[in-house]
Amino acid sequence: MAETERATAKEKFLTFMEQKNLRITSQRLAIVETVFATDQHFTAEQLLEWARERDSSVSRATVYRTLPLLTESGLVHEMDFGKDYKIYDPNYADHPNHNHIICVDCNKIVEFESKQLDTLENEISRDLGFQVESQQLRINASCEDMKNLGACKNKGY
Amino acid sequence: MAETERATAKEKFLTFMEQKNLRITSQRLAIVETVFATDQHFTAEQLLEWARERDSSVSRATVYRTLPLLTESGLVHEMDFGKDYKIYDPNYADHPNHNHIICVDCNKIVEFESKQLDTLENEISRDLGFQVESQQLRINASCEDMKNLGACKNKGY
DNA sequence: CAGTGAATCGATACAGAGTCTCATTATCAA
DNA sequence: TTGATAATGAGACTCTGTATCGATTCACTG
Repeated sequence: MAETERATAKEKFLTFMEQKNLRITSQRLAIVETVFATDQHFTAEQLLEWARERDSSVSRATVYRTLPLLTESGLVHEMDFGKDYKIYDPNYADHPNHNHIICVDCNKIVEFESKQLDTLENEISRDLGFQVESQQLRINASCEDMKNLGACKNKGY
Repeated sequence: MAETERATAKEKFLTFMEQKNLRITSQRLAIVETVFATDQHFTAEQLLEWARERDSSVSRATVYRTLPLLTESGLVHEMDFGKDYKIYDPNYADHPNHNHIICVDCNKIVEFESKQLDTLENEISRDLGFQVESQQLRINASCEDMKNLGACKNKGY
């Protein structure tokens, strides 16, 4: 899938850069192409590794400098799962506001959306005197029972 | 409040230690008493500071070594709010499974529980082929509108 | 085509939370 | 009291992420 979606995401980012009068360098291109060439979640260090396969001149500093641009553009979502490092989600533009189930058996991350959940969160917050700005739900769960059905094949993000 | 509850929490921890054949040292005592002397959330570094007021011999290493025991005992809850450090909640035994609203205006953390939410999370997980082990919902919200009502007085955790 | 200045680069030093090592000390059952 | 060993403090170390710096690239002007 996603050949067109991905291409669009890259174009959107280039437009975003143009609007902010930021330069599109070969390193940034390599990083952005890497990000939208995958559906997987990734860490900054993983992105560095992948981007260097495309362009060995990409440095760690540039990766860390480009990631905030990607999140600011709204195309990539930054998450902190309490594992001492941040995880980035390149599917954010297509599925904003989604939540995550993390498998305690195989570390797979499954995304889901729920209107019911959003509504409930808004209700609770309003009752407590708050207005929701953003939310992050992480469910740690076991897929052990589902292994035979193939729900838990992959490792990583 | 909580004089008795707190005392009970400390006793529960001592029992837990005994069951695991772990020694109750003066440093551990100082740390545990510090933890259950407050209702506030705290970081490891804050706990170190407070514990040293009780017993100046408490070291950073011992704090970091004792915190996992406290969480394992179920009396303290470890949270990661994506701020590069973990926050510990000493009220966990009284309110397991609770969630948090963090005020983007004043950083206050408000806890809440919701049976509806728990049920919904379980349903969603089951539909996706998982069995919930634990969950963590963080809502970032604004209390700006509520400030006049005094809902947003404090700073910190 | 130079020349200029801002944006960007890579390398690397630095910061902060948390872990690990190791020689020394303290606990507790016998 | 004693002895096995769990636990300690100090500090080195790791890891993710940030800041600094001089060099380089690029757009623009003349």
